[in-house]
Amino acid sequence: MNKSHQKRATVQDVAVIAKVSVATVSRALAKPDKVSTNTRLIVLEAVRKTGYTVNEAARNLRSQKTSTIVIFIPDIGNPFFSNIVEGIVKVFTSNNINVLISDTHKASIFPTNALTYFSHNKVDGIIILDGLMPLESLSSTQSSPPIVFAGEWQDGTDLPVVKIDDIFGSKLAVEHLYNLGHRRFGHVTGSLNNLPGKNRLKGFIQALNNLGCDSSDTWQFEADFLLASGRRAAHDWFALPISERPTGIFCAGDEMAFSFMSTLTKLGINVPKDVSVVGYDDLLVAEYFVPALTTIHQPRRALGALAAETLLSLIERPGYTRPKPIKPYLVTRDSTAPP
Amino acid sequence: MNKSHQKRATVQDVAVIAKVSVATVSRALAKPDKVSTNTRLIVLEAVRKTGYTVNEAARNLRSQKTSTIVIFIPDIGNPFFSNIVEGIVKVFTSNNINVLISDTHKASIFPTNALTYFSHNKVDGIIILDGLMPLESLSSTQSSPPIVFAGEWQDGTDLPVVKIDDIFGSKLAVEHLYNLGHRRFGHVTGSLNNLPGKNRLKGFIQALNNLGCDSSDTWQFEADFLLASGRRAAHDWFALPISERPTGIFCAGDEMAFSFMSTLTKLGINVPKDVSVVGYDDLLVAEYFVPALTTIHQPRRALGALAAETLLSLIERPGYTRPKPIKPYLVTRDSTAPP
DNA sequence: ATACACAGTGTAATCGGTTACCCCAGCTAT
DNA sequence: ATAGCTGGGGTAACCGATTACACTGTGTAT
Repeated sequence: MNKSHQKRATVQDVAVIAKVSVATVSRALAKPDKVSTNTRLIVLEAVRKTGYTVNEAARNLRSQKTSTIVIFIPDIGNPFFSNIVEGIVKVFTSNNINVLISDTHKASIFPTNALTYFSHNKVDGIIILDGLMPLESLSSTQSSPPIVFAGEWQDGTDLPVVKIDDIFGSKLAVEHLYNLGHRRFGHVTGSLNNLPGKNRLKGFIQALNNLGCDSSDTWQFEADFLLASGRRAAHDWFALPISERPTGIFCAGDEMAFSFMSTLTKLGINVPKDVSVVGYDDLLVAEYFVPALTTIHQPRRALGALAAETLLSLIERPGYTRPKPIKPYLVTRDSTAPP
Repeated sequence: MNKSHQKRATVQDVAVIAKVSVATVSRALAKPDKVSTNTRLIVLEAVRKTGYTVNEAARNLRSQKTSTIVIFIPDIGNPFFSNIVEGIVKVFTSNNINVLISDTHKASIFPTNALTYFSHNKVDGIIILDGLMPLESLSSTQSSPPIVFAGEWQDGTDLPVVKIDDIFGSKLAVEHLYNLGHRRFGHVTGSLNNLPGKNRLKGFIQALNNLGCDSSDTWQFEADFLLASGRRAAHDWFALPISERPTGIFCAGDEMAFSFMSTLTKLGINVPKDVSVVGYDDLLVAEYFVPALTTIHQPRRALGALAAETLLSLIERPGYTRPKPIKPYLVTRDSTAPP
């Protein structure tokens, strides 16, 4: 007998069954130490009997919070982002907070839609995974819930940023190639209009300088993190005179490393014999690519989790928070070898 | 001057400024044809002046809906699922409905947490991407919002299912191999405790029978969709006497095809010269793998979008809906060749 | 002239928890 | 015996938007 439109039980109903007032029901549930053990048990039994569950809308309205946070994400189909989301979701789920997903890829949602999130009533907090998100929309609002950037961010923002130390990661990549004996280096860049892309390039150059290499003697293949751009970079590399081709290539992203390598393979170039390739991300497939990709591991889930915890603490007590950057590490596989 | 705790404007405030009643404000916003053009303009101007945005909690409480749906997803880090989510999010965003993500991977959220979603107050609808989700939790609830399965599902459920025609897809794969001249076939299965895995196996056998091949003469490498299991299958294949090795392999998932191929490559086997491999999914990397993977394309975003639209129509007017399965198609690349 | 329809607007009830404030019984301190 | 305190629990205001119902004024049909 599944009456699909049976009215849901309310505190009222529970109160009647338990023969107490609604206030007592509410207290028994929310602050058990405020009622006697006896009445609490009676209330709990009445709750069980009625199948009562709280109406979130009513609770939210009264208590002026939402128990919901939103993630702004440029491309949820991208495993890099979705792994971060995974870490975020895990933390909030165990804190009984709902996680909303909002795709910023469709620029259509701006500014109308995003603004309603920033106004202080739809969510208790915001995590932004999109460094390109227009933040001016923010200043136009009087007050907004706490905001945390994760993975990508914007220069000069005061907002808390949870990031991976890209300069350090690039250094690891370059030093690895250097230690293998490489002296001519190349970098397939990420998109240079976001900070991770910029910083990996910066770290690349910085590392070369530290090693006493002439960074002006290196090749930069400008790309944008996407698969197709790695292929283009490969063709550019191939077009160089053999003596000028860099033998140690650092790709700002694993996907570009994949398409870079596969394109070269098709052109008859052998990785790692003819050229060594280091990626950045450590996607799951990296281990199974042909050849298995040497890469910089980014702890994506950890990044998400840290962002979530930062936001959580900001929601509880607003104030200045600046989490430490997370250190990536090198994973050595088969795509790198001495030149 | 950014007073971070300025009180938010309400319909009241707008009403005062516009010198009309709250009812008129509400109507001007929600049903513009119910008020005169003149007053509507006055109200809109007052809204602009006050920066009013609706309080969702209040609206939800009063109108007894939530404008929110939830997606139950086993592993959002998996690109297969996150692409479906992408399609779903797009549809709901343009309908002004929020999308919640709930990770079922952590079994910890059951049954407590999931049940509150099923009770008719937290969300207006549910999309389940996890065929293994315990549905008994459902029957225990008196009433629940509409539910749609997408991609994965359970046998014998009456609930609407949006799926990809796996039997058909497997047939495409096998026929492709057959047409190339292969006569000894192998199948690296998905996990056989969910229906897509089962159906791809079923389709594989069925296709062989249709072609007049003896399906008892084929090899099944039992696996589970994960990268590691493709590697295991490759070792099993390699362990066979050379004359018995199937030359045409159909993998139930791209990731397994990747690890299957890369493991064989390491063992000195050449794909496609020594063995042809067909995948299933058409992940983005498939095109860039070495060799580029011939595979069955699953329209994942379309699947998500269809699921979203099905749910949407179910929310608007409950009733029986059974969307047509989506047809996958073959994408021919470099991992298959005549034996 | 009277009845009736209708468009436009206002008044107030309503959704369901939460919690400030009040009350009461029982106990201690003077 | 009286004042004061405390733990437990009830009453009702409140959060903010929606909407049923009532009302008014204008236009139309009889």
